[in-house]
Amino acid sequence: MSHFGRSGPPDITDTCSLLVLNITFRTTADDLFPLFDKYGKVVDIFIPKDRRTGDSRGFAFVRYKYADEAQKAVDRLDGRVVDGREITVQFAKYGPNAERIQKGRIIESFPRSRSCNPRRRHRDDHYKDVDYRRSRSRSYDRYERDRYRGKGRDSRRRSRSRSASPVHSKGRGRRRYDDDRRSSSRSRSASPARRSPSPRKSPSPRKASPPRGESPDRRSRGGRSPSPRSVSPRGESPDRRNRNGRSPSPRSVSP
DNA sequence: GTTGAGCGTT
Repeated sequence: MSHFGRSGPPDITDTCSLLVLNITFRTTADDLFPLFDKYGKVVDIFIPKDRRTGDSRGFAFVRYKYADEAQKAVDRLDGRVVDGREITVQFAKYGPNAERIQKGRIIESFPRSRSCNPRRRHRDDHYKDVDYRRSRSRSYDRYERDRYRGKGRDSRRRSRSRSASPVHSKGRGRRRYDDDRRSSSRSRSASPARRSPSPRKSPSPRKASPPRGESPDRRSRGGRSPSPRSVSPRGESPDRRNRNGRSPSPRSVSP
């Protein structure tokens, strides 16, 4: 157990936050500390955990005291295999308070709003070119892509459970998607496994879903039942009773 | 027991 994250952020005034991705779910701050501390002075290490389960989310935040050291750590630990997994080290884009600031509008329109304060202890004359390249090849690209993607909070959480084709074609995705969707539509329209469309059963949109006030809303909110139509319990099926019972008539059964 | 895009706590 490390004392990191136990007392909250110590001081983010002169610190550089690094984001470590692709780490194993079992990796803890103690495991990353020696690795990152070797390349600079680590002020704090924080690993976000799930509120419900408390498990590691798979990424950690390493706060360095100086940006140059953090840069070196990124260059050195980025791509390093830890616990059998290649980790990705990069500068943190959003700060801990970014949520408040980014509530649909950026209050701080200063470009300085970053998790890293490049404090030039030494001359910048010796800056590497790699820095320049990365600044434009990774940070910028990813930043814009992520921002435009409109990521959902539960999206990634749910995604991780379903290994949905990670990388596919580039331009073919759209076509395939359309095809898939169309197929689904047709399938539904043709009523699979049933040739009787039951025209008489035409469900009226008005009658089919009568506004029950806040009943459905409350159910959806309180519980996690994604299948509201599951109203017929499987344990007590009328069919079963019919088969077992000789007289499905309630009159016969009544004493 | 599992998983794998991403950005954070007192």
